[in-house]
Amino acid sequence: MILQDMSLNPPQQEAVVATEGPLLILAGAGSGKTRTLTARVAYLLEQGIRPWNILAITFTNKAAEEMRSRVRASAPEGDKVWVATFHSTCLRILRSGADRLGYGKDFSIYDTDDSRVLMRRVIKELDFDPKQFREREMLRQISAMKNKMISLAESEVTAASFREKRIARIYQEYQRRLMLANAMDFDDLLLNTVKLFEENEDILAYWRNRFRYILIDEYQDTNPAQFRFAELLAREHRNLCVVGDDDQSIYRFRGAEIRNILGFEKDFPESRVIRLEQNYRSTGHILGAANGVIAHNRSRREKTLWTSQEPGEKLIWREYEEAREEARGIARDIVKERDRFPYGDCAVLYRTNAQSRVLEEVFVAQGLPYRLIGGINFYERREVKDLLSYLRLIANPRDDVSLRRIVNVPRRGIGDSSLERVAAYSDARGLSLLEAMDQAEQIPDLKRAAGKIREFVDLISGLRMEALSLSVEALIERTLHKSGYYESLNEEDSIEAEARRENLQELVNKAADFGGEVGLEPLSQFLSEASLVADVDELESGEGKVVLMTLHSAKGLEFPKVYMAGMEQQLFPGDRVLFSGDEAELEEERRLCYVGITRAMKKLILSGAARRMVNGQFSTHLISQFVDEIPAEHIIRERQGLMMSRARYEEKRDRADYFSGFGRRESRPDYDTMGDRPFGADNFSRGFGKKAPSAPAPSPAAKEEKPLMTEFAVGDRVVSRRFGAGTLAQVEEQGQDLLLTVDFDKYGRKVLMAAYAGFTRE
DNA sequence: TCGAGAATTGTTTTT
DNA sequence: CAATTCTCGA
Repeated sequence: MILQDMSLNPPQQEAVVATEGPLLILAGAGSGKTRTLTARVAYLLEQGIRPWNILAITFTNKAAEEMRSRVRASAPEGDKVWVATFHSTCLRILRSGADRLGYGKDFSIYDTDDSRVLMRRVIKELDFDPKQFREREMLRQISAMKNKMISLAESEVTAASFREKRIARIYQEYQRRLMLANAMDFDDLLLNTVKLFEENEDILAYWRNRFRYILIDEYQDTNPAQFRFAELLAREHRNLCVVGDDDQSIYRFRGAEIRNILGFEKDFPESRVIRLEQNYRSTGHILGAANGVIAHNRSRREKTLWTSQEPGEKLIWREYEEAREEARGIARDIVKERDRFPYGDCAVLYRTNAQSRVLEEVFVAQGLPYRLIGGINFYERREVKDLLSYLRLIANPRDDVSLRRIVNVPRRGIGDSSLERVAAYSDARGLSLLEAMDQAEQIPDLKRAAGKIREFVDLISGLRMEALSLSVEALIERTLHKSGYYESLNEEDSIEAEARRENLQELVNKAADFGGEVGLEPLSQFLSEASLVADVDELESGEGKVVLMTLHSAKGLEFPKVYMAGMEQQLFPGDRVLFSGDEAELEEERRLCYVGITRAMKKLILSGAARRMVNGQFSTHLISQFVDEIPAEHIIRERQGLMMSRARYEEKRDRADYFSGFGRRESRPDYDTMGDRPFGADNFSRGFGKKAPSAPAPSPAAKEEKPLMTEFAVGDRVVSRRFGAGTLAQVEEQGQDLLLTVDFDKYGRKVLMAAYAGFTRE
């Protein structure tokens, strides 16, 4: 039946039939993992397991969808199996149980942007120095604590330093405000589900009994909260099957712990381990390259992927003088080979989203169809977010962040000062903003704004009443009209406004697809689904377009032809990693490279550029060390001599007189003394300073090829791109950079940061 | 209250 | 060089 149908190899078959007890499937890249998982679910159903007793957790919604449809195809009741991401699974559990944690059923989900707005308020309210307690950094730290399941109480107890105590205070206040707004951030979805289980035996018992067979994909990227979730559910029946590959763990930065997969047998001592090492995706050369690169990592489970496929074509390395040329080279190459590899078969992968820009510009110029993944998500666009904020406020009237966003959009005369008065009133009484606004007449000093506020309250409560008997689609239309949003948007006839109208229309369409169900419940559901959509989820095959995306987004995907662009030292691996000297970080970058290489089925082209604009400045880069780590027999270096390799750079550097032009650097070989170096115009000015390691840092880019500013002194003549020529009036150190006061010939006195101003000598 | 221009800041990767 | 925040005049 299933086993014959799916033509599985022996270890895959084993993985399918080992239904009872904990099971770890170590599935190398392209080893038929999805097929095996699907077969396993189908097999469980065939054995008489009820579909609602199975929980399958995937990494993306797209993967969930794919798995659901495949299971449906091979088992009659397949579509009743619960297949979802961790976040949506938790969400569904929380919708039915959040009241036990003190949340209302219609809680909002805050995305990164909403969280930032909230955090800004928290820091302001606590009156902490926003320079010392930056919102981004605070959110990062709090997120890290949440992922590690460090509770508020714990964070307060363990806080040793003054700073840590303050961070704990921020954590507390942030959480209090979330609660007050009846909102959860992404991390809360996981954390609160675990909390719900731990504090409510009956609820845990219910879900334990419900999910008797649990599968988790991409297990190498789970964090402690996710581990706890799985462990709680599986503790009794032990039917936990996890699938993953330690070599593809790339989400450490968001709390993933590789030890979850490395230590699975310790967590579940009676577990079985099955290895899938035959790769069905890539040709021999691609696989050889991948194996060669990943072999440089020390902390990993030893394994070697093999393939019975032909060696195929060797990888190609191409280097360029400048990033734009690299982009052109890629575009040209795609067009040239379009008969063999149609556009839809190609993907261009890169390390950072910023790199997509040049590629996009070139693709647009050449009329090459592409699909960009990442950057700004559809649901994060301004007008879409505005409308969603209205809807969120209608569904959850306590949602202060959403209220703040739209209270004056379109303009209705409720400005900052009025809002601050309302906020003061609500803070003092523990009310939400909308509740406080409903008492506008009692709020001191509001005067003329009071009437406008009353109108706003009526608008929202009116829409909330209507929502009870409207579908989501109809509610959106009503909201756009009643709020005046449509009107104000229609007044504008710019291209931009047109694009916004189109986006809103698209949102209406999505709501229509969602179904015609009426009331607040489907509304909440629509909103939460919107918050949990990732950009990759929207990727459709068969569009016939080249896909542009980060290496992270590419995880789990495959393409006949792959370009890895920007293979440059300091970009990939990034300079943060290089300067920190942290081996674990470097290994994570290498895994990312491994993920990239193994996306390719037939052809892989790597490229890099000697110079590229980084932060508004040209910086010079060497060839990525990862390129050198690819065994020579698997790669052809087609375009060469335009970039320097690390080896060549070191050789040159060792010649004694090489640095004569580098100012004081020669006399100060220790980078950790460079915090007070006398210059800051090149890209040494970032990443150095306090955290620099005492070990000699890997060599930064060769600098002799560009005009190099060695020192700034008062009286020097300099030229800025923006303001032209001028004379230095004052030089002052600020943090890791220099603050320059310049008297420009044409523009007068300006104060500029050296690293960003892009100075050259006159 | 609001908008425009000035000033200030900043870099991975994402659910 | 952006993108975002701040300041000031109306």
